[in-house]
Amino acid sequence: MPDSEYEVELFRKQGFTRQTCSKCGKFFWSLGHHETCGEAPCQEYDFIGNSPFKKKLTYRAMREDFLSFLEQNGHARVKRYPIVARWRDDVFFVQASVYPFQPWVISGQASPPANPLAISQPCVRFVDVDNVGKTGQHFTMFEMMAHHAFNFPDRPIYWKDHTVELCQLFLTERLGINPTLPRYKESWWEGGGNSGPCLEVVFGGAEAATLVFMQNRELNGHRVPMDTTVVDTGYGLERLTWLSQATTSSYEAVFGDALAYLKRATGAKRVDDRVLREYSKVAGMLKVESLADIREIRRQTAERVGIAVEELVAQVSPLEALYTICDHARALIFLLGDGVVPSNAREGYFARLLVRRGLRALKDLNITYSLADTVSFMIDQIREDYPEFFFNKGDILKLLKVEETRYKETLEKGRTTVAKIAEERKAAGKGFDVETLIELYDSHGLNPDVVRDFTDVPVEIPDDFYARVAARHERPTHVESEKKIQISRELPATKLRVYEDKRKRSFRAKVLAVEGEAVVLDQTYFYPEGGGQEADHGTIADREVYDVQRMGTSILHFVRGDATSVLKKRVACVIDGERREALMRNHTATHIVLGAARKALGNHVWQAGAHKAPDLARLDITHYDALTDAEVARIEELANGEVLGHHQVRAKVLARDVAEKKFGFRLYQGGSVPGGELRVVEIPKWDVEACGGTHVSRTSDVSLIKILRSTRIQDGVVRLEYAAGKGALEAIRKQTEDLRRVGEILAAPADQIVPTAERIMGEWKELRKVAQKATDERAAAKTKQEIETAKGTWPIVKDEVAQGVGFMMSMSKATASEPRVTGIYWAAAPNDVKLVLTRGVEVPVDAAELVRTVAPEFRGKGGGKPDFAQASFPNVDMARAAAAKLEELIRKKLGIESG
RNA sequence: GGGCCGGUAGAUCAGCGGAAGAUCGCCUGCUUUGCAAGCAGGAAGCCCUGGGUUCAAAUCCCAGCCGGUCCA
Repeated sequence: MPDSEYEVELFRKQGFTRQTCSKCGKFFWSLGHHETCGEAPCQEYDFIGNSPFKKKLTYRAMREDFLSFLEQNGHARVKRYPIVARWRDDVFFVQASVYPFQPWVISGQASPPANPLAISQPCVRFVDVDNVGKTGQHFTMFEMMAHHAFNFPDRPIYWKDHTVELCQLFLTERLGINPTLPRYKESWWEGGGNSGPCLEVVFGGAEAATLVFMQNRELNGHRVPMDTTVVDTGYGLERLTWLSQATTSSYEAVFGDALAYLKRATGAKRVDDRVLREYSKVAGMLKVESLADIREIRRQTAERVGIAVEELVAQVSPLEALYTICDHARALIFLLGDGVVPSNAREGYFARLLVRRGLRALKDLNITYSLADTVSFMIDQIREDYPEFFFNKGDILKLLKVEETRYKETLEKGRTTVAKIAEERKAAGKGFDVETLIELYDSHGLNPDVVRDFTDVPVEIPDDFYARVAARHERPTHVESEKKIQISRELPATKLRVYEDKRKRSFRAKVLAVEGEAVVLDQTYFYPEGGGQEADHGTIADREVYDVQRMGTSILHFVRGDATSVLKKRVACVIDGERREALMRNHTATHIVLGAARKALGNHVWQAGAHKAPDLARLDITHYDALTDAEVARIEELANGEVLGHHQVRAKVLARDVAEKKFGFRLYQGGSVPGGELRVVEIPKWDVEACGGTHVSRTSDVSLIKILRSTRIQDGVVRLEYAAGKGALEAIRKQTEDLRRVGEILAAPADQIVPTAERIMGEWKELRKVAQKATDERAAAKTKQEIETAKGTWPIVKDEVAQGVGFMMSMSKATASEPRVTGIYWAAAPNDVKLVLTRGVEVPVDAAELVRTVAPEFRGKGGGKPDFAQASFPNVDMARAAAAKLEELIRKKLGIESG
């Protein structure tokens, strides 16, 4: 890239010079003269205890300063976006301030809420979660302050010159930094399929902001210029607050109040500021990637301060735990508050991770203090900036408590598991090996520290423990190939008119193209499958339409048989009205059920998926537990109340930014919706969603909603299955019919089915037991009698058992309880003849060996234990002969004359 | 979405090719009437479901369902 990419007007005007870092060789611009680029590791932090700013600002004040500065400079202040990126399907969370505008605004399809705009956007990143609390500067959740300008081809706003000017102005005039201090480092930015030059704003040894000029996008591996270029700035609110307060670590600046509260509650000892300051400096210089790196930080810090590493660790560890708790608690407020339900999959897992790490940090402090208390305190603290969390506090705390309980259960289970393994290890004279530790962590959620707490057997934890766990998960992830219709050529566009008249059931249209079974019309009232709603069926020119799919701008109607004969003709099209109406009822029912579930269960309920067929619909919702019967009943009751309410179901198309402003992000229940316009379906005071489906006009048109089933399909997600209208009636009729038949079978009147079923099941169990007992008794009696008949010191009983295999087993049991008796029994089974050879404890023969050698001689097979063996033979004659042979051999062995 | 671990008595789990076990809890009796008491006896199981292998499957293999856990 040419150097001129970076030479902005301000630099020329004010006399900035382009300099080279003597350490890393990178170029930077500054009014002052600097030896290095100013960023770690080329230069150490020099602001701690010595702020480059005139003003010492709190977190809140810094945010307000920034936003109001931009407002005064022609920017509109915009409300933050949720931290869960529901409008995107490529990421779970918002990780930077541009995320809310990708991809729809940047692609030019949707308008930004304002242009240019200023925002302080909460973000969350988990890549550095291990470093949080330890390095003085890493957070999982942070606010990225930014101003963005979207330069549409027909309406440019501003570009590099003004962006840099705003930055320098903010730093010098607002924050009062010496103009010669900031260095603007030349760099290149790439992310999310876009790229462009950028300037990193560095002073005090730290990077405080990045100014990105997004101008390219990736297309088939090539960089092409974008139609809309975007000014994408990022000012770290945490970082700026830290620079301003010049505290020993970023956490002290950001979490001041909460830390004071926690320090009081925990009675944490004061640590020498000098130690913490040096610690942060060293940490800032190093890339932290493993435990070894953390150890290196500690070693270097201890050396600088002149104390032993152990002493340093003892001093710093409790603080690190406090910092971690603050960070995780704050991140959890945003995750849970914005609708993430902790679970073992997807975004929910990150919430679980934070809860568990937070609880572990608390445990390290050895205090009986819950994470929920900390979260509760922080919610109150940020109430003025984030009232939404304050109003949703009950729900947030509930999710947290459920999750805390879960972890306690996991730990309790783990404790017994560890104890068991420890015993084995102890017996073997060994400690826990790495393989076992990995297994315990990966499969049972017990990290090595926890294992160490649970046992006194030595536990050796390697530095690369987590890397080794990761290695276990390294495996080629096979990509599920989506079954897509293969069409060789560009197809003409179809005008979709479903929304213009949802009552239309027959129309005429011209056939523009036929491709195999797919027919493309110039216009259609058929609903193509989408938004979880199945496609309409019907006929086109008397040919059955069995599926309708969207493909780019065209809509493909799949018909049975050959349709080439109607190509280019105007044809009659008819939609199956009954099917369509059933789908409409089920779709509206889905919105009603979602609203009902939210009312019954709480604000954490979001749609996690849905499918609407004509006879049955299902809705997956986020919830922390399986539903009780009472909860399902409550949802059903609320839903039907709304049906009876005879309320309007309104659908209208709005610009994306207008819709978001008016209804909020609850709109995105069905996941990401493409395009700049949204079709919004609203049931006033009940539910609003961006939705492309067909709906009835009033809730009462749904007639009736019957919930048929609820299952927990994964941790944190519950599936509801239900039917509406005729489908509901049909389902109820079927249930009634089944019940009637059960009553008939039980010969019980309708109101006596339950007690009768209970009685009959009880009786059946009883009878089964009595029968077994009777068999045992009769078999025992028979065996006893036969033993008496057999006589001798080593009585041998041989019997062809007519009463079957079960009876034979009972006889065998009775035989085995006589120490000197041997029994040979055989009985017919459905496909063969089974033989058993049993003996009392004193009889010196090996039953298994005998059977193994004898059986094959008579086309049989078998084996067993020394005192019990069994075999099978193809027929009774063979079994009989084998029994005779066995008897003979046993007699010989026991030294008895054959009788 | 993927990997790993698991599903056996009311609870916690053992057994891992040859006739279903332990501990706690429950019931009955005795002994004691001092807080997780002792002794004796007893009840309690579609060993998750469905296929397969085998003479024989709780046990091995495959599929599914359910739970746990780690990673994206």
